[in-house]
Amino acid sequence: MYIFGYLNYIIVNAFSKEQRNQDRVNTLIFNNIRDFDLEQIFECGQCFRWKACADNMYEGVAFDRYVQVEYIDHRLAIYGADEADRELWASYFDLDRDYGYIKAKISSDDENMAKAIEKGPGIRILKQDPWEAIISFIISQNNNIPRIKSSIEKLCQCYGKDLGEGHYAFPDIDTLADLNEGDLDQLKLGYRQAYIIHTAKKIKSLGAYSYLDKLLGDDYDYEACYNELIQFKGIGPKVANCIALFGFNKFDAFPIDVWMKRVMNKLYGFEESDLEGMSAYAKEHFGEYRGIAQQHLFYYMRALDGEHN
DNA sequence: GGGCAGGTCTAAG
DNA sequence: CTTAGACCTGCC
Repeated sequence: MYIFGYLNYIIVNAFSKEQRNQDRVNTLIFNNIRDFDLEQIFECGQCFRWKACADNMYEGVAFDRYVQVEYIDHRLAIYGADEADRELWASYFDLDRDYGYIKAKISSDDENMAKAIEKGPGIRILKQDPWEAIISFIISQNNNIPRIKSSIEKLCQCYGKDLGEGHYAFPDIDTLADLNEGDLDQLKLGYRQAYIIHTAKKIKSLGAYSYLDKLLGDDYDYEACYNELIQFKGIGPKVANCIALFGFNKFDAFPIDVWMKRVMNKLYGFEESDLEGMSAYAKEHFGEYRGIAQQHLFYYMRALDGEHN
């Protein structure tokens, strides 16, 4: 009677979701994955649409697909993903890159970096949708993470494709480009609304996805990509570097935000105003993988501060 | 109520 | 070319 009801409650809440996914939904498995940690990947500040849903498990939407991901014993499982999307997810999680090698390289002769990596050895740079990265990081400026996340979620709910069960894709370029100032008032984006609409219209006029694909190509290196991005109203140096790194996988981008200023001051003695000095140092010491170095330092500083929000 | 949060824009010096 | 202020909003 009462006890059964209670037990049922426990079981339903603890296992139903997981059970359902493991039993009835397509599952994609990647074995022998090293240098990988979901919490570190999703909480190191590069993305905004993933949340923990169980032990060793996160759920989220990327590329119009809702999935749950689980990582245990070097085995990455993606529940709700089709076999046809194996390459898409391998690319998204950057599984073919040797992070062990990169970590060794950027921390050789650098005790600070070695310590930072020790804190977040499973960090990886996600290969996110460039368009989503552009809008998300415009929203991120002078903002806090809970509000960034809720703003993006609301944007998806209002203008993204309905994926069922309360999940929504990120809205496409045309949808946001066809909006006018004021249409997003409900979302409380503040002055970022104008930036978003301006940028969407401009990207559409430049060729939309084919324009972004062009920047994605190898003939657009970090600097060329950065120079394009920074032309958009609302995209300054920090946001442009984040987009270049997280949306276009230019690993030599080195975004410097308030946390990076603090950590570069604390560990390397730079004045917090000396952005050029920091950038030059990063280029010199961390080379072509300074974007990954940046993630480790950022994560380390946040961890030292004892917060993740 | 003033300050701050993963900055950027704009107008002055 | 470098440097203050203003700026939406929500939370302490």
